[in-house]
Amino acid sequence: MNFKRIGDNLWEVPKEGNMKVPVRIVASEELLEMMKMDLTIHQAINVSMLPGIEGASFVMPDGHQGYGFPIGGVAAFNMESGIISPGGVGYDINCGVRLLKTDMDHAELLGKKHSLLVSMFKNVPSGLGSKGKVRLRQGDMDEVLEHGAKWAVENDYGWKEDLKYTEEGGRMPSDPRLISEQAKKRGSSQLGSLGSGNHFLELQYVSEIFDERAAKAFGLYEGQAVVMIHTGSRGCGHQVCSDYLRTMEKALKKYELVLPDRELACAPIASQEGREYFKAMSGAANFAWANRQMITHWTRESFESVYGHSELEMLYDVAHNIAKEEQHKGKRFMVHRKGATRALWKDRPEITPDYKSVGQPVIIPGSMGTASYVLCGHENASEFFGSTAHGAGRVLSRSKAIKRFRGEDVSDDLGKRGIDVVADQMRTVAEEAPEAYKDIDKVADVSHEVGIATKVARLLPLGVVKG
DNA sequence: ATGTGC
Repeated sequence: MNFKRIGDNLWEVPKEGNMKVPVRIVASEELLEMMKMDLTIHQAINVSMLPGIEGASFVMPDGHQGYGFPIGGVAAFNMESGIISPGGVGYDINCGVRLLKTDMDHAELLGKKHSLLVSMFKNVPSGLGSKGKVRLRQGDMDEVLEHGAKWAVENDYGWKEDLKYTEEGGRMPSDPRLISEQAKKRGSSQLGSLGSGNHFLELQYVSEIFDERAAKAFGLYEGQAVVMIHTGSRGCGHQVCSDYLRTMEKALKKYELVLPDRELACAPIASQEGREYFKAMSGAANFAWANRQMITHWTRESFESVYGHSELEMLYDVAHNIAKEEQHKGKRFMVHRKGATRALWKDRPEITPDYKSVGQPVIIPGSMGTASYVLCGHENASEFFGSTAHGAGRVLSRSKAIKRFRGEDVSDDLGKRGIDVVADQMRTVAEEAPEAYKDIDKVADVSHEVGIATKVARLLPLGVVKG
């Protein structure tokens, strides 16, 4: 493959053959080598052949192979000639993270840390197939799909201010009638649950500040205890993705779309199928925002019951798997981010006035037992449609990780390092062993050095609740 | 990621 180095941490596969744009990869030499080990680059090249793609088919530093599109992929499509694709968003629609700030120093929290984790584990249903503890009434699910985090707040799960610190205010326009009964059924019993895989609820503390000015604007300081929530739209988003992949596969002929890979199934943005998927996807995204909002509420209740007070304010809530209509350089695009984080710079209208003078908080979770980062969107990201990485990214598949590690050993090792693990299944702990992931510090460094989102704070784990 | 499959 023809790789051209175009910057310190920037590579290009030039446009040739059926490619409509080049592939651009944000990575160090080492991270690029990891991407060459699977189909990441091959998939990014396939994406560059899709109708209406503009700029480039991008791969972020944590890129790895996914369904059709690479994870860590960003692709922006012209609103007139472009397509929208469920594979460009992923199965876990609006998988994302939010960070809650405590008013406690981490030393203050340590004494009752284990009780707190156990309380959070009890308060937030977790694990594969886990069911929420809320019984939705007839019609409630449609309200969730339509109003997202706003529904949750109106039903006393959290504070009105939380919405201000959530992308899109925790709600995108949707139409519940475009979401199948099956997706609604799977979702309604799971609302307010963590799920499995890499999803977690983690107690962390700010171990290092890199940018005092941004940290101050974000309300972060060294030693501060924080809570990170990582989950998505559960079976609801999964079902929406499956449903519309099938719809779009059927529609390929109708729109005379010839694709390099069936997994890229898509439809023109302006077509009925395209518009319906976008609205259904938005409904599943709303479900995920409501989900994280409810988990926020129960986390606050856990703090309340263990420490007698809870002042958990939100830093921000970011989506990692989503398509959004956005303006870039005076034009509107359907920006697909799959395993990528929006990273908007200061003065962009999407950002809450509280952060407008510095830029959007970008929250990047590490793997279990490793650091996480808060970064700040920078104007350099305009070359990447306002995007950066979303996490460490796997190096070992789940199946390989299970063969190589025992959950009990992983948990013991973390325990020795002062990180408590409370998990539904030890199998998941093995799947999520830190060694199965890339080095988050290196991913954050590349984002920082390229200047697309710059480092504000490094967070270290104290304890984790796993599915 | 996922009622861990067509």
